Amino acid sequence: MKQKGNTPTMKDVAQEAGVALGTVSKVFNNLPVGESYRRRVEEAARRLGYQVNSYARGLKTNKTCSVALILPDIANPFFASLAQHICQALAARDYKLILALTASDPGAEQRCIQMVQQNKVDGVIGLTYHPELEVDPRLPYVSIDRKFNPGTPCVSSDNFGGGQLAAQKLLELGCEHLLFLRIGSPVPGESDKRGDGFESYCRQKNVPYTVVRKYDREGIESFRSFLEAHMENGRLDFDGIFCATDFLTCHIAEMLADLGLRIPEDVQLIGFDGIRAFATGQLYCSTIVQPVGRLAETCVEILLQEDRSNLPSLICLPVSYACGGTTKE
Amino acid sequence: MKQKGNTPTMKDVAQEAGVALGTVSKVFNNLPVGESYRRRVEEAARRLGYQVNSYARGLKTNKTCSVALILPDIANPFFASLAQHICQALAARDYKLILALTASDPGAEQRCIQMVQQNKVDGVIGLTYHPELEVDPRLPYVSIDRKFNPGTPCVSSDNFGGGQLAAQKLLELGCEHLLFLRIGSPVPGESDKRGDGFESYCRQKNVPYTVVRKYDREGIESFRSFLEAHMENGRLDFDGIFCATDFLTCHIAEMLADLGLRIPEDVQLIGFDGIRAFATGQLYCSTIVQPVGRLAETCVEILLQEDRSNLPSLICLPVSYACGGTTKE
DNA sequence: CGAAAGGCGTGTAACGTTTCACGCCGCAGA
DNA sequence: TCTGCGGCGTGAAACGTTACACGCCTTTCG
Repeated sequence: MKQKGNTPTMKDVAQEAGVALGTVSKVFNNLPVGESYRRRVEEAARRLGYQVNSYARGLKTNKTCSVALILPDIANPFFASLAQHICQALAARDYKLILALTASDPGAEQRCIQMVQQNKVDGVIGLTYHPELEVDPRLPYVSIDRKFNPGTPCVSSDNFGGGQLAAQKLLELGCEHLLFLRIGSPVPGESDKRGDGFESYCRQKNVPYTVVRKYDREGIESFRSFLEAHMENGRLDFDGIFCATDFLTCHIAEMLADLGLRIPEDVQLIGFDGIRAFATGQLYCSTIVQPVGRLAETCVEILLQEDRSNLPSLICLPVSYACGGTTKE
Repeated sequence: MKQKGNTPTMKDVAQEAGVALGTVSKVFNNLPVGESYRRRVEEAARRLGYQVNSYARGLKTNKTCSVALILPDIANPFFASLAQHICQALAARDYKLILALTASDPGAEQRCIQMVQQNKVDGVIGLTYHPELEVDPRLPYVSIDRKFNPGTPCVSSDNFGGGQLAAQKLLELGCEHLLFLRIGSPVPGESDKRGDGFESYCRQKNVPYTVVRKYDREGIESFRSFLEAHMENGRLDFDGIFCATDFLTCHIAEMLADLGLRIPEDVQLIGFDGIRAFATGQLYCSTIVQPVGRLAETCVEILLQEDRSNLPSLICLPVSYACGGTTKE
């Protein structure tokens, strides 16, 4: 005799409704079934509290309706917001989200890939740094901010355009001595183009500029000595700074304040990302805002596209400027 | 003939290694197998790039090594941090995380429960508001901050103690006219005890206090008129305010500033949660800090406990006070 | 009125694992 | 040398679905 505690299966429903197994299956897959049969099955299912077993279904159909999201972390509000929007976009399509965090560690990234492959996800959205991540080419993959081989689509903000926009804004707001600050992993990604766009605009306008780049995230403090070295009579050699991230901007702003400089009167700062404080919703700084919602929606859309023969290899989404108090406007 | 593109199965590995199917299974489950057999199988698996199909395994064993986390959202940094820690605690145990977001909507919460039941997760960690969520009692469930029936364990911070601590601190810092502000869903949860603790401490010390409670999150602005009504000659009737969340504290602080009051000189504020700004890591306000890491670890530990016969019905984790600039110390 | 066609319920064979009964072989004890 | 036992490899059944071939019954048209 069946255990009382076992969760009911289609077989149980079929027996309860007095129909064949195949009929029950058809009901739950919305295939043509006579109306009276359908009702009988649905009622029997309700009586028994039947729930589809998606593991059995996934095994049979090779479709799991699940997507994995691989992120460095979600303490970073930009990533958190991205995850939030992706989760919603997936839920709207009846997909579920498997979340994997890597702390930017290449080993962890590779383990995540292995995990999701074993879990037969229908696709992966990944924001990774491993230079040569090994992923089964049959697994639909959308990369955020990093180009792999041309076959796997990469979705990113228009970093180049954002860099240009930052330079343009600073110049419009009266800056004459521009500085670009960048920090981050040595792995080349799309976000490098922020600096390229910035430089390109400056060159085009014949405006001199300086670039300082640090590779180790901990070395953020080393910018302090750089700034100190460029102080003269209580004035900084630069009056407009573009930082590659809002994160960096916040730290630089603090350093500048420590040096006795007023923002935005003495120096104007523009960041990149568009992170907002939770409670008040305010920007931490003037910034180039990434369209997080569209980023998320685009990833999901491309990932779940039926026809996977003609995928774009790179999609750039438009960014915008927003004043957050570290510029004059 | 087998399709070239199909992912290899145990059968393929068995054939490649020249052993029986059962032997391959034993190798991957670390059951006793002769050393030479083991090597043959492992090599064959490597050659073929074999990966366990966790759907087949899950179907057979009724164990999926996955846990669902149901949260209102992860834009709230407190939830994000919680999710982050839970994800790590699960990964350390080789479990994967299915993330479901509800926007605090009871309907969405119920749908999430249904989804996770169909996905045969091994357990659920839920932070929900639905007053009578229907969840299969056989499904291991740990609730955060809300008591269901006594059978399902609830993990929360020591809200009562935190409320007491807030009152104690405000009094120690010289406050004489205390106010408690609260906003939130009408569903009773553990976090209601913040106010209880606060009131209890005040009564015990014979200190008069005022309580204002609003139920709708949008009504946060209604506190403004309350504060205005309690202004007299540029001074507020209260000099110490305990807000039920950091979120609320930030908004109240802004309103007070609008009224021309200095913080902490004129009014001192204490919040609850311990949210930190991303870039700088600073607290938004003085606050009672919830032990997010321990909260997460505890949830996972209890959820994955082998022996589920003697589960605690409520676990309170200790909180601490931290100055974040809205108190004198 | 009869035959062909089409709609739909039925039963069964997979999907890729785990698990268990079975049997082989080698070894130890008498 | 013979019996018994234990270790371990083998093959098949089962997990809960889906999908397909099959055949019944009704309908329609000449």
